[in-house]
Amino acid sequence: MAPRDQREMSSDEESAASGDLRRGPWTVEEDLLLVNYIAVHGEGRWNALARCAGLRRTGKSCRLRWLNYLRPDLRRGNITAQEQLLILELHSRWGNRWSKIAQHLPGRTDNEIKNYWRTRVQKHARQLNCDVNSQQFKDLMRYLWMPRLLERIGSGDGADVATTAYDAPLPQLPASWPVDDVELSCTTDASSSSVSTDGTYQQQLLQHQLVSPPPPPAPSAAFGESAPSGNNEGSYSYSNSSSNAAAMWDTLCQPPPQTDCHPTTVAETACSWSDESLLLPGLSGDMGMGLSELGDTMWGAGADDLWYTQIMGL
DNA sequence: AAAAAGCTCAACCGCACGTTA
DNA sequence: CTAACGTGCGGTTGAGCTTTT
Repeated sequence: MAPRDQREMSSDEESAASGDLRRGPWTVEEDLLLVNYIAVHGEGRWNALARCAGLRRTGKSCRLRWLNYLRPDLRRGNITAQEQLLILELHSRWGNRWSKIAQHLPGRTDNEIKNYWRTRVQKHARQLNCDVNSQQFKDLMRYLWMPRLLERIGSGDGADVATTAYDAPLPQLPASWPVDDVELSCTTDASSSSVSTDGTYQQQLLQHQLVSPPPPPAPSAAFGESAPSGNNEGSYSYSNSSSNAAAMWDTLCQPPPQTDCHPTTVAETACSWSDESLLLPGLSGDMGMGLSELGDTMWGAGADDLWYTQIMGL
């Protein structure tokens, strides 16, 4: 038996075993307790935090709730074209290193990126009847998806291009919490934490004066640490500005550390993109369906992937 | 209009690893 | 040095919502 298995139960596990811990969706009241406590004491020491804040939750649960939902610097809304591009590129380099990828997408959580990958990207792979890690699918991303995203970004369309109609660009959340002039339409469904999904939940908490505004960002661990700090494995920078597309191009023009069987860089591919010169190495033949069929099924008819339909002349 | 199928994403789980006492 | 504790990560689940039939 591994030493790990021999250890005694943690306080979390003891409480969980004895059944006095809450699970499932967080309530507004719980969110307030957590937010208030962190505003005053900062984050960390999650087990102790959970106890001291009066939350009948595990430390893990508190940490997750804070990092994935309550943090003031979270960016909400659908994944933009720029973000999609970064995800695709970074995943091709690092695989399922979600937290690492998330470090390069400020305001996005590893959970969010992971969900995006599983629900969107893997779905496409399934529809193509090929493995998401297969060379075929990587080629598809590299020669179809990513160039198109670059095209959109480069045309000034991409930075703010939502992948769907409701994926409008969101204003950057303030670095600190207090919000003076935010108009809110808040539903007060106290039974659920799903008050809104548009990035104003924290603001709504404030608006209802249920939570004390936190102190200004201090050089402590409490706030403002989510921005990627030292980046020793790449040169990505990121902003929501469409003018950043050029910088992203430059970055993506650099050959990845471990190249696939195709030495062509994304940028080269993008530059040579045209309807007529659409060559897709390895994409024909043994796929589950032909490219013409893909237009019908792979990206569907949603605005999300309208580009594909257009490109294929469908 | 209702039922079924599909989709999204918040939350949980187990494990690994780093830190602390 | 070691056991206990705390944290972070990737994988998975399922409730609720949306779309399709």
